Amino acid sequence: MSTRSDGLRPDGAARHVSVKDVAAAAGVSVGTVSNVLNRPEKVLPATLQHVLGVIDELGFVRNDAARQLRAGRNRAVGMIVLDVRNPFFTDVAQGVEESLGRERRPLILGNSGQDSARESTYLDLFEEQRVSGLLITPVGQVLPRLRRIRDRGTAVVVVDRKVGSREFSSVSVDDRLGGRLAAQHLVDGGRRRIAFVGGPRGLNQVKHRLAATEEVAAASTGVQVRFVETATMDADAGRRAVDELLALGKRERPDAIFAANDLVALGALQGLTLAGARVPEDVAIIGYDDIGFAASAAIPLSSVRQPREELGAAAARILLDVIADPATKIRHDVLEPELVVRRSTAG
Amino acid sequence: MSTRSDGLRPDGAARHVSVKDVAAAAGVSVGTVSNVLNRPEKVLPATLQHVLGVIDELGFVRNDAARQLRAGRNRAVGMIVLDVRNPFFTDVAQGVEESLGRERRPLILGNSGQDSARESTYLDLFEEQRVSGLLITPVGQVLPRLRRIRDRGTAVVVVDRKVGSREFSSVSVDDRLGGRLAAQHLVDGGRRRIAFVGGPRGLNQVKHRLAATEEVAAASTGVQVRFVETATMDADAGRRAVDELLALGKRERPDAIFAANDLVALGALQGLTLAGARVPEDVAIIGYDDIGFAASAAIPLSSVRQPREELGAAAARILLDVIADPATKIRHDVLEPELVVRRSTAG
DNA sequence: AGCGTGCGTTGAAACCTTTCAATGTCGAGG
DNA sequence: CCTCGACATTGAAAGGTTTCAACGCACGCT
Repeated sequence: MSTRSDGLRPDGAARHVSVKDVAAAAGVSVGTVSNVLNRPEKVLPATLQHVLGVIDELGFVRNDAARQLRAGRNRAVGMIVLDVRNPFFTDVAQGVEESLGRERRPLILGNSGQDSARESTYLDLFEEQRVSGLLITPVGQVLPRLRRIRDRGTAVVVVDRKVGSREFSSVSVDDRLGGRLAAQHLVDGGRRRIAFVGGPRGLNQVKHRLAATEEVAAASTGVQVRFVETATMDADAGRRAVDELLALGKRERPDAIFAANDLVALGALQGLTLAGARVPEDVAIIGYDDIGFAASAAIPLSSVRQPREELGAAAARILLDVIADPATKIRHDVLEPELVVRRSTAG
Repeated sequence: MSTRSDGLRPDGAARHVSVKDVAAAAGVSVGTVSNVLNRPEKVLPATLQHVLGVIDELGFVRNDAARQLRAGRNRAVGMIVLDVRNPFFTDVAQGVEESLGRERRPLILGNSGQDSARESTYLDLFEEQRVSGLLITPVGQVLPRLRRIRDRGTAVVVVDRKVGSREFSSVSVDDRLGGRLAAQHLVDGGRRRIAFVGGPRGLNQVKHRLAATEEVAAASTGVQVRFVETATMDADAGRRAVDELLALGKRERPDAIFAANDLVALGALQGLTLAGARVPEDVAIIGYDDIGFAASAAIPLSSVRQPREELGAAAARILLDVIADPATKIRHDVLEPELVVRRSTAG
């Protein structure tokens, strides 16, 4: 045996075993080795065993780059999320990953962090990688980019938004319904002065949930809605919004807070507790998303559950359809949110 | 012009522009196009401008697969984390990503979810991708795999562990010190019956933090430590542990809980609040990691901060060193944790 | 005029896998 | 005995980039 199986050459430098090496060592052609790898049923069982043995012995590992080059496409799918640190997105990504895994497609995750420069860098990367599909929650003005990418044959699905809905399929959750569920729940619990906390105003999510809240209020008697706009949607924003609300006169002060997401709600909860207000007795709080931390807050948080993993799974499903047949009709899956009642809105 | 710039062929199928196409359109050789892309200073300014113009016009995008094939290596780095849903890990990944980004190296993130089969799948993927480096927080028995990967010339750094420390560099945080800080803080606050909640026992992290707690107790008078072992380290485990503790007789019941991580601490906090115990008056709670949600818990959680992003940055730094020179000496960076006091241990 | 130098550009080779038309072999049926 | 078909295997071509030795040209120096 002239080849060493420890993967090292005498000089210590790395070496790579190719199909050619395997073929030579096994005494077959490269075509047969490739068949062993990709269409084992076409190979005589004896040959198959022998070649597999040699592969194992030499420690052969397929070179994915060569494979992709030949195939013209990367099997992987790229996904660009707004914020890996928000559990909402990691849960969605989890759903995507599971669906793709079943088809043996890796997921390459990129985090834009709401920064359109980073978003653009990831788009470059994914284009150069020739990924088969792209899932994106857009930040910047990427429509032209997305068109170009799609025109080159890459499947594109928009997640948690409906940007360019005439051109791209999307998956989202019904924000009006979610808003109605939350608002109605507060009203049914006897709350009359509702503060809607979140922003920025421009976000469709915020717009729709707020509109639904106002509809519910209009359909009831004596219910007021106050909108407290914030620049971001994190815990800090919630804390600051509460300070603002507590500064109000007693009769204007809300008896319920509807936060645009759970991070904001958690911040609000903390602000209220610190200020000595009782939740839910003095102020009820309901969040949105139902991330894991909502249930484990010290006062468990009522919320509107978005089917996060299903959202990811649905996105993956459409994407796979489009990859299989680029002529697939444009489709918009809209999932239903669900009210989750916990202590923060009791009584 | 015979080439269409919309990226579509008459039949609607995707087309890809190669360096060859660019060279032909620009009237230069492929070598020159490559120089424009990789060593622009070697190219006559006039030629450079002209070729760049053509690239833009044709919408040429480098094919990364071919590039990798030629280079024998993928510039990307692979990282396998235990749990993307634990903010601790996303923060570490964030640190890694930022450091790598400066060197224009993409990060491919894999989530083992503490499952050694999935861990193994990702190792396969990364090997086939010929990633230049691998960052891993190991789950299963992967040492032989890691050795093989390293012997093939891939840099390997172990994160948040010290597995196979003779063979692989690592980055971790000083768990004994962290344990001491937390325990001493509780003792200084007058607490005498400390419950350490976490597990499984086999984890080095747990072992070291517990041992440190016991040392602190031994050095004080009248301090007892009780170990409540859990199978996992999530909020649910914290809730269950509290049920167990509350079932104890009044004199045995702890007046402080030291949770092995913040998820457990948040669960414990919730359990106590629901059962009507006051935090921190009746029971103090301190967590570990200082994830963002610790500060925004309704009763802000004291914790031991792990420098998460620095941990990632340090790991990336070592990895880049090893990639640059595989003969780099094995190194173990140990970072220092820091006590963060909040309301949950006040008084 | 002749020679050498330096610079910009060229073009073929190499990287590794997959595909597919062609080749070879064996057995059954006429 | 010959033919045909079925089946297993072969080997060359293709895919796009980078590298590098070689080439050609202009300019300066002798």
